Amino acid sequence: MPAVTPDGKFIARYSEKGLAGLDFPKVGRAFYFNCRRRGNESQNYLVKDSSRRLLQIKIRAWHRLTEAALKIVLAGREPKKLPPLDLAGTEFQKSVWNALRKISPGKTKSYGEIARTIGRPKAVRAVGGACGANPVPVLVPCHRVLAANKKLGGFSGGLDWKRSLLKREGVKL
DNA sequence: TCCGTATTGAACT
DNA sequence: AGTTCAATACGGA
Repeated sequence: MPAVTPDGKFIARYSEKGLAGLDFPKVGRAFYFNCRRRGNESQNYLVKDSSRRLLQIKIRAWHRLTEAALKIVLAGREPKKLPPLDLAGTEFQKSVWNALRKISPGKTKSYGEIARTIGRPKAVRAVGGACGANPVPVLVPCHRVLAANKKLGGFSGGLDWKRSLLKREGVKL
């Protein structure tokens, strides 16, 4: 589902539990293929169909939250409300992503600090790996993780995005 | 099991 | 201020 922002159309994916993925706008033309499924022909699927309807309704509500939160973070501020997140990953990755969510706008942490806060002080590089695997960038603020020398490190969406997001939050490098 | 990694800190120029 | 290097945990193949 496209989430329209001043920076372009992000693509959001939802599971039955919540927001499961977010992609940066494609450079150049952003194509959106609407994946709406064909309605079912038979009444045999009434139950299934109606629960799916219900899910669609929930997803639309989540999506409004996603789009609103996205705009706020892109403006360098902290969203009051996020949609429920359904982040697929290993326990290690989830604990990293969880730690990321505690970094507020304008603040940064190093890969090493994250490693310490999750109680794995030596898993420094693995933290980098987990950041790169973050399915929901921006809302799970992996851009606020820098290398120990206060230098940029990397970013899955491209370093320009990372620089830009940090600048909007007032972070100086 | 092996390989790459969005690291780190120390020891060197 | 830059370069090299080893130690290192994890995930994917």
